[in-house]
Amino acid sequence: MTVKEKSKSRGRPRAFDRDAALDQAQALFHAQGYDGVGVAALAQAMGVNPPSLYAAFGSKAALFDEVLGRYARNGLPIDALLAPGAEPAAALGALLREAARIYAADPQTAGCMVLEGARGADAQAACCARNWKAASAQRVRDFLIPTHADKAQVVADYMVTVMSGLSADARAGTSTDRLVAVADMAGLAIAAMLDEG
Amino acid sequence: MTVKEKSKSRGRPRAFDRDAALDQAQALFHAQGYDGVGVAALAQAMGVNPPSLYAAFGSKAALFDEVLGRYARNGLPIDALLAPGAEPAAALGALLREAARIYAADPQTAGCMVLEGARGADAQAACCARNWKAASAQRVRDFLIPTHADKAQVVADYMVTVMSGLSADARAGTSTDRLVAVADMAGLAIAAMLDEG
DNA sequence: CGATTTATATAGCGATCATTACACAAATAC
DNA sequence: GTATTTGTGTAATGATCGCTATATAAATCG
Repeated sequence: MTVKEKSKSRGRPRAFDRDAALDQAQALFHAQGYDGVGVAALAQAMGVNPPSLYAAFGSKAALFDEVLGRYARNGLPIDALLAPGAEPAAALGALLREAARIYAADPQTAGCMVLEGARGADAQAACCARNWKAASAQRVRDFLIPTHADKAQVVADYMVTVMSGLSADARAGTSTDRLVAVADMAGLAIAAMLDEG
Repeated sequence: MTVKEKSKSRGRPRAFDRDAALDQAQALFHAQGYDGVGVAALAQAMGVNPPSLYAAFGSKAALFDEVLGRYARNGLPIDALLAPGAEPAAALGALLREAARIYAADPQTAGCMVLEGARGADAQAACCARNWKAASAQRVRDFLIPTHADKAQVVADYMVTVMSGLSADARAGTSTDRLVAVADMAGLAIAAMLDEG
């Protein structure tokens, strides 16, 4: 298995660090949203001219999708919190609480990039984001199937709904404290639905 | 008091129905969002040329703000459901349920125009929408002050959060049934917070 | 050394954005 | 009547949108 076939690159080598450029793009997309940032601003922040951007990433939408992939992988520790065997209500409540903290932690990167991207005006970008959103919802469902199969759907829907609302609030500037209080209150419904019901 | 000082209009009379034009603008804004619709499309749908649009409404943002006012007044029956003296948990639960139904009723006008407008890329439009959003949150707080003053803030925040999430789901195409199920589950947290707590 | 391949920079593509000069039309005021 | 006021239609403003044609620079291959 080739770890990285960099040695066999033929033409002129790339003059910028692809990962670092993605970091800059992610910061800009997260701060201003897909619709709020243009290719010119992206290219400048990435230290690259538009043609190199297109050569390396294909299009603005493709760049966004790649950024979303990184973000979905490193953004929220969903898998850690939703480990098989964890107490469902407690784990989901902790996930909401953690989401609230992360969404409001840095005003420059408020909210969830996936959930915000899923409601943009651009159809292509919104479609990409909704795929990542659906994948996360699926993880919640899978986590619940063993213990609460009949309620996995509605609880997963509820999780996504609350997190989407928390993301919107965070972007509007709601403080961490208020956001966490809402997340904890939202946890009451999970407990009521799973423990009792 | 002058009901309408139309008789004293001096220059050339307006050739279009201002209210009907606002209806068309509202439909377009609701369907595609502030960022998703341009002035050219608005003017065409309103049956008006851009100069007349600007003469009558000032700017795209001002038109949006006026549309939001109409929508906030006629969109959700908040005041009817949150009448003073109503049982708080039941009334707020009913409001969530009603919101879910309305948000998903018509695919052409999915979600809440105020809550969606509050997260657009345009700063001016988002500011207008957030004012209307804050006004609705205030109404929920005022409704709760008499009976649950200490929890009015977090419950009002929670209501806005859930409704914002429901709106996002509705725009993503979630069915009425699933949306109402989520709203009902969200109601469990309200009951837990207000009745017990 | 070419020949080939890939990346870069400059510069500009057509399209669309919100907005507006400008000239003309239609009403009231005197 | 003329003057004034206001709305309408045509056409275009500069700016920005995502994207790319073209030429050149930097690497490997033979």
